[in-house]
Amino acid sequence: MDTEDGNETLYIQNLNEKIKSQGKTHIEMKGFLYQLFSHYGTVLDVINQSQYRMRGQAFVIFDTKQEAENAMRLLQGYYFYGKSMKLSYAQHKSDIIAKRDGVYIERPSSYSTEKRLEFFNRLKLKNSIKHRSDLGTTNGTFGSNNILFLERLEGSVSEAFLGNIFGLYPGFKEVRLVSEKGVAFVEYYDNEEAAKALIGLNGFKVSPTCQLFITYAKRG
DNA sequence: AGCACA
Repeated sequence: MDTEDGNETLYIQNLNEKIKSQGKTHIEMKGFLYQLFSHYGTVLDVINQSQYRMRGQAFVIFDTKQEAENAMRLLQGYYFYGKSMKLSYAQHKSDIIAKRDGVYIERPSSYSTEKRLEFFNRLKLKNSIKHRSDLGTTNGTFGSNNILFLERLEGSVSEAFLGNIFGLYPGFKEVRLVSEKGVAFVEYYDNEEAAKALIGLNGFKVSPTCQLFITYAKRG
């Protein structure tokens, strides 16, 4: 979803998993791939893991999409250590590229399903912010309160999770969840920032069955 | 078949 027109990174399948040699094959393979692909551009890294799920596959990260495109065209089906390589673009940007482009989002180290969901939602959110920013969003005229009121929250929505989402909007101060009631208060440092978060996040799906319903908190 | 990055 984050790459419509190619990718700096190529995803390689059908690599020979057992090259006859002394060392660990995936480490050797990394070097072989590096050498081969370097003929077609600057290779920033080769990722080639040994776990079962990743066997026979690798990622070759080029500096530019053009280089990757070129390499893919010229090496598609290339016979390499007895097997023909299958090349395609990686589905996602590689971390090094994302960092270079200032678009990297910290990846959780332990991959519990909750963390995964959180990470995924952050990505979706990033996209929606990008799209909405074209619409001109707010101009301060409707910053009626610096505290937002969320209701109809599911029990599975945690305070930390809300913090992650609303924290992506500048000016975020804190979130207070009243989980028994399924409501929360999200506070920003000023009205305008709160308004932007409201506009950007109202209706945002936090789970398949729950979307954010946001209004301004009543003034106390 | 299988899309990772510490």
